[in-house]
Amino acid sequence: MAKIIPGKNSSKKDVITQKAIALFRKKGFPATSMRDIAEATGVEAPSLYNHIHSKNEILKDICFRIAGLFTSYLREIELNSEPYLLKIEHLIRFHILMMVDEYESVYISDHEWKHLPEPYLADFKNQRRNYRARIAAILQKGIDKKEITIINPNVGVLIILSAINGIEGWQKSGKKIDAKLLEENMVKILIEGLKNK
Amino acid sequence: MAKIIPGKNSSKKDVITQKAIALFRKKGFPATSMRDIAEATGVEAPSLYNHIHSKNEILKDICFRIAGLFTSYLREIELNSEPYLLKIEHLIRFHILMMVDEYESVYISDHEWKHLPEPYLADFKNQRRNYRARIAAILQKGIDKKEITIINPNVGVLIILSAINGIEGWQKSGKKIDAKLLEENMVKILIEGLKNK
DNA sequence: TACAAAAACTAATAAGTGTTAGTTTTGGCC
DNA sequence: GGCCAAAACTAACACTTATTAGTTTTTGTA
Repeated sequence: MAKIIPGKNSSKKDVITQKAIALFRKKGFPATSMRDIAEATGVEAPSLYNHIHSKNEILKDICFRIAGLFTSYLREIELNSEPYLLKIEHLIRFHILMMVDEYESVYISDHEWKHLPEPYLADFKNQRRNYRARIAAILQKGIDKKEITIINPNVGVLIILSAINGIEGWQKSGKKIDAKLLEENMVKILIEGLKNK
Repeated sequence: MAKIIPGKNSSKKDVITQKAIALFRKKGFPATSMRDIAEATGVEAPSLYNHIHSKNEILKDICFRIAGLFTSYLREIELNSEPYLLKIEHLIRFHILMMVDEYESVYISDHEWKHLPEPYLADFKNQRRNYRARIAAILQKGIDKKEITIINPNVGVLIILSAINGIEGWQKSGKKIDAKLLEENMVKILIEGLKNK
């Protein structure tokens, strides 16, 4: 009889979630079975239900945790008094930081949210729409103040977020492309492209 | 007994593929069942097998058709003698055109290829790697000629492609954001960001 | 060492998966 | 109308799915 061995500051639920995150990222949510998660955890599938309520709940927890982190950073950005282009730069850098530190969770939150069951799906879509509207508002103010080149702010948000989120090779270091290099090039291209000249 | 009614220049296999494309885009490949495709086609699931070999084959056809279109346009770009930054702009505009004209197929080819069975998976990954390397080579030449700002060319490719492919709202017109507006803003930001100043 | 709670197990369920076999219906042509 | 192939159908297979029920084992504590 195998046992789930939790670390110091993590519950057994956390251990299961971590294994699920790796699998959801690699195979996608629908293609990942509870047996897959159980095997990765070193336990039989029904045993997982001593710690979690359902497969859907795992996905929900992942998506909403990430959404919460983004939302609270955005609030900070909104409240400080930097120039608007700098706000955008900081937001870009935060998104990149999230991609480096929490790549798998962010990836799932971005690619697998459509498999959320209602009512979570509606809630998530709402948060997403709201988040983007608030960034667009920052861009609009930057355009008004002539800090940012004249673009459609909604389009600007789309381009910024998709440029960052679409990168599949975000990782701390070592493999392939270094994250820091990626970050500096990303900021250079996007900020230079957004700057009013 | 329902019948699949093909259009003028499309076989019954094409009809099935079109229905599958819409479903794979909306629900993802693993979450789409043959019964889903059958229902959309107005037929029972086993009847599909009179026209296709397998569910996997449908995905394979979608992915490789799109990959072929991109590869042959890239060859044209490589052979002409425009400035390198202009080559990149044309490539960006072609990618955008593909997103507008063939959004669902491109989306699938970009998001669902990991569900391809071997040996197609290895083949596809190879084509993908190759494609990106050839674009990076164009960027490198543009940097050498001082047309393009100094960035890591592999990173440049990543940013360009993820910016374009990540946009979920590409559509001909009418709804939400107009595709032409999106294209011009995209080109403005990316080309301005890439330009050597 | 005894007891209770936590967490593992096995067995089973009902529904859904892609696909095959065998049969019936359909549509076009003589 | 009769014939044939194309393409539909129903029934079924062999698995896999998430999840529940009921039971046994493990663990921590008194």
